[in-house]
Amino acid sequence: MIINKDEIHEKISRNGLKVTHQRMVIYGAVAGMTHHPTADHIFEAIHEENPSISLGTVYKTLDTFVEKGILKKVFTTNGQMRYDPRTENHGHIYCSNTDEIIDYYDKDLNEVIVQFFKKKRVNNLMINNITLQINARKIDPDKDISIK
Amino acid sequence: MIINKDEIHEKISRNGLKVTHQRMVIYGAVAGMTHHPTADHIFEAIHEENPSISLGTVYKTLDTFVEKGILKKVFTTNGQMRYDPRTENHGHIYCSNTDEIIDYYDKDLNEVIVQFFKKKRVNNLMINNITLQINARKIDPDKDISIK
DNA sequence: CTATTTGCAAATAATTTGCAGCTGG
DNA sequence: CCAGCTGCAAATTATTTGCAAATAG
Repeated sequence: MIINKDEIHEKISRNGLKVTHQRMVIYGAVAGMTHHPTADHIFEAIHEENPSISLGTVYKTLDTFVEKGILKKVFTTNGQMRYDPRTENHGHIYCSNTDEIIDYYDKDLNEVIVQFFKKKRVNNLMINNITLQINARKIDPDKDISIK
Repeated sequence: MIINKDEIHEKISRNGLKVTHQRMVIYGAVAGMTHHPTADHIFEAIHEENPSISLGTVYKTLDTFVEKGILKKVFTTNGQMRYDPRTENHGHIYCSNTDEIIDYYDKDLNEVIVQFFKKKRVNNLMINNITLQINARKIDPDKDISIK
């Protein structure tokens, strides 16, 4: 997810937040990582260049971003929170052997699922979105995956 | 998920575990709850009848069950582990306003998804299973939902 | 009998909180 | 200016660990 400083600036201020150095750096780090980092991953990634930004601020900033819809939390099974800079509806591939979480989205499949639920009689429930969760393992952990 | 003592006994011993009172009670509690409890929920549910079973034992037992495949961990976004007695492939409805996690499975829809991936060229990835995650809110939090 | 399991208490890991000082708009 | 942020350190919460005593098979 390539995003430049102006876009980050705009994203933060559009949501009524003050544009601070910390927020710029933290958002930039999350957007630059592909595998959905934890708060600690982000802290480590930015710490060398920005030793004054504290872990507490990373947590608070991530929280604020989630609250404003700038980031989303990722579903996990190990009680560690991970963050996603892609806020549009999309699924995830969980690689059990590498601990990576990889984005996955297919327009056609999504359409099929949406149509499926349109035909259903859904009672007392307002569906917000539906995503896929693909549990898998990489065959060669050092190489990338692809689905075509 | 109604399950009797003999079945629990069998489920535990079949997996090479010793059948203890604690394990019987803990499994029975998880199976009896529909909304995917946390370790603490389980502890509270059993504590009155079984004051000698400690929270530590609940944690260890749940871990052991997950390791043996008797229970599954549920994906969450708040860093709290929740457990699922249904080990077959199925999806979840996350009710944001009630914090409930409700099972959902549709055979036909599952078949469509499986067929979709059969047609794909998947590289360097071995897919284990695919589930749906439905993010939603209950309209009346006190009533049940249904999808027909 | 003996390898496992349990209970207890202490330890750890992840996250949150309180508050004084700083800063963006 | 001053409401909203940040850094720091202490607090909290969920979970794990170590170990001696108990117990299933």
